[in-house]
Amino acid sequence: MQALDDSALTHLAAYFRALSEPTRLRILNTLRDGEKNVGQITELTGCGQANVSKHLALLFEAGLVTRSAQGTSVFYAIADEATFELCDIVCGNVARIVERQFASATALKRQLGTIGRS
Amino acid sequence: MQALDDSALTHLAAYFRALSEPTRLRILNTLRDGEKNVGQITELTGCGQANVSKHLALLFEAGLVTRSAQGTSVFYAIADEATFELCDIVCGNVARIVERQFASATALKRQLGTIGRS
DNA sequence: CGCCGATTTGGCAATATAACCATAGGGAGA
DNA sequence: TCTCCCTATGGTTATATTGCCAAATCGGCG
Repeated sequence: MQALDDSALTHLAAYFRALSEPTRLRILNTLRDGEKNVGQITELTGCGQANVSKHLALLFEAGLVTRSAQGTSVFYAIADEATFELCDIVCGNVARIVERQFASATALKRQLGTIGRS
Repeated sequence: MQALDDSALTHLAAYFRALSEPTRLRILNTLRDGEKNVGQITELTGCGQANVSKHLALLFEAGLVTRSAQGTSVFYAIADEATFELCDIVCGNVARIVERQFASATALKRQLGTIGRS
């Protein structure tokens, strides 16, 4: 990553923010195997319909999904397959982080145990 | 990306949330060329010192930076170089999104112009 | 021991966000 | 046209977050 100017940082932050909610990630997850309409997504996620609609609007604004009206339905789809590659990478990062945190927690526990024994 | 369970989604969302603020991205940006203490980061970012400290605490909690106390100073560093690779990829995604949005805005403008002329 | 610089923490006001409810809009078909 | 189904929007409440200020904490040093 080269040094980023303020505009780029703002765009970057907006993109990350769109991905920063479990509900939205769950919605994106339901779109992995192709486009779906709002009703389907609502059912698959178990969230309220209005809620799903709002999250979809947000994802659309962020450019993460595309929308296409077909009759009375609106179908949403992943705009860019790179989104999932991204999640792959982040999953790797998260795994490393959790591992590190677990390791340091273990070390701390051991030290505390030592103190207790001294 | 394989289908993710709820726990993974939560971790993923937390990671993205940590990256979803321009101020935090700016802080991470200052750490690209090596570790720095809070005072240095405060000066480089131009934010309030307490504010920087809180953001650093959040980044540390999220596992994105490491901290090491040296005397009265606390030095922070990027925990994982993959963080920057991630930003690279996202920058690519964002660039495509902005491009698409610009293109559709242009198309819309042209259509509106056509309507105006008809 | 007490001071001093560096960092963290707590309190506060303003803003943003998520989920829920009810309701409005919009196209399809009778 | 009227109705039905799907989707979007407005309103509300509860919660989270940001940035700033002041104060507390922590380590080192005279």
